[in-house]
Amino acid sequence: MLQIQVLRDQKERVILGLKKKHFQDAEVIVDKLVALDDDRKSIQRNLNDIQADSNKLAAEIGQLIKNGLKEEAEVVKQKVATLKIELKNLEDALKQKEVELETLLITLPNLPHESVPVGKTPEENEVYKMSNIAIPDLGENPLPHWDLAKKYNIFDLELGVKITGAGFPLYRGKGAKLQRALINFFLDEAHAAGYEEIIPPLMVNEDSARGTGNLPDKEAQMYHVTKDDLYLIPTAEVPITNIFRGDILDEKVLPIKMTGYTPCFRREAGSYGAHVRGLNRVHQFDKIEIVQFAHPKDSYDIQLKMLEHVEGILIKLGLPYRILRLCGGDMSFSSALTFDFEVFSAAQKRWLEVSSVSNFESFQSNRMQTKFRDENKKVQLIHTLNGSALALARIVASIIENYQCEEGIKIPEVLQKYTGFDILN
RNA sequence: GGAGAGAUGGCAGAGCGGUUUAAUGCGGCGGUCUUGAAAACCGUUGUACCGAAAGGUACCCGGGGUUCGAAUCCCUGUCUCUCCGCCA
Repeated sequence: MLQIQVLRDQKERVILGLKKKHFQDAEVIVDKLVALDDDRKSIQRNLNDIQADSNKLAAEIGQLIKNGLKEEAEVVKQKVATLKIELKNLEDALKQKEVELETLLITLPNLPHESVPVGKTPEENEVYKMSNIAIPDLGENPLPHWDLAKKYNIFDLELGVKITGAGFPLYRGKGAKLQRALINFFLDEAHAAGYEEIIPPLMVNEDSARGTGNLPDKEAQMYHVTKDDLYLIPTAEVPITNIFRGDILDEKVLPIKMTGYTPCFRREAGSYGAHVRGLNRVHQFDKIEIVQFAHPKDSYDIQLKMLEHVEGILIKLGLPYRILRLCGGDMSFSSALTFDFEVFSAAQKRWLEVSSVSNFESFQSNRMQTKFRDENKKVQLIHTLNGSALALARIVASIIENYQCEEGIKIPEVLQKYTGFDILN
């Protein structure tokens, strides 16, 4: 959520930013918000004054009663009674105004960083970097990963359908082992980069979902356990980022770096077609997430370091990748700057998104009220960042496609100590 | 799931209708003393909002209520602890 003060102080910048994100009627809504805030202030001023009067009179009554002046006290009580009616009205008006303000403010997306390219669709994303890893030559008829899965019994989507439903893959045998190898490899990489490992809850309450912006914006994306009013996490970002919800941190502890492996659950309502085939888009997948809580002055440097971290993993896995800087129209609601990593899945001949590294600046921390005390002892909002390092299902898809050969599927060297085998067949 | 107890400032812990703008201790910060440090002593130490400032208002788990006045009384929700039951 944006801060109302920013709308007041930097109106032009806000409107331009909203437009870059293709937010409709930016001027009108910003004006309306400022007007609502003006109303709020004036009501509050009024309310505070009357409360002050009322408090004084109450103290007076206390004194009068203490001194045995009962009749005089009664007179003052009458005065307070009229104030009380007014107070009640003002309190209601204030609350209503605050709700109105927040309901509208929460609909505003984060402002894009100045480096965000103008554009509306994924085609307008900027290719920030292309890897120099060669796309493998797979010969005549390379198999897509769903066919390889059948051939080598790596995972089974039909069984997933039987047990649960579409989009819940079941990994087996060496496929399951490969999955586990990747999880351990990614966690070890994150640990080596200084991230503390977290095993968070896989369900979160409403406050947490709201804190990271998954509610109300992306409610349809999450599985909701209505009986207990909990949400299955769509990413470890949600529980991990919420660790510091409502806290004021010491500047000295920044940046805080955390990583976590979790399964991720996404409803992906309305998805269909060839591009969601196999592991390309599923309802449950494994992901290792890296999260940082940063001083505002450092957050963009930190984002670049996170990019390097993800890049390093892809290089070790030998997967051809490219990094995109997302345009205003393709970025997520809460992000100020997002880089996507895509790997080339050589049999499908498609780029698959396997990581998204975002800087949210203070957009999440404003909702979560996560702050830090700066060198002048002033309290200010922290910056939050996160990225996938990495998302499993699609990495598996591209590994098995890109490493297929006559004898089976070669295992990238860095993974062999985790899998315990060098070929999957 | 059953029974009981509880939720107060960074922590510990008092307060149970009117100098509480929350005692006291610990911790933090600043200072005195000291070559330096420790100890001792003195001061200071929450957040949000309104206000140019002075200052004001709100917040003692959340929500509602009683009262001129609520941390304190009532209702309700949530959570925690203890005991019992069940259980990986």
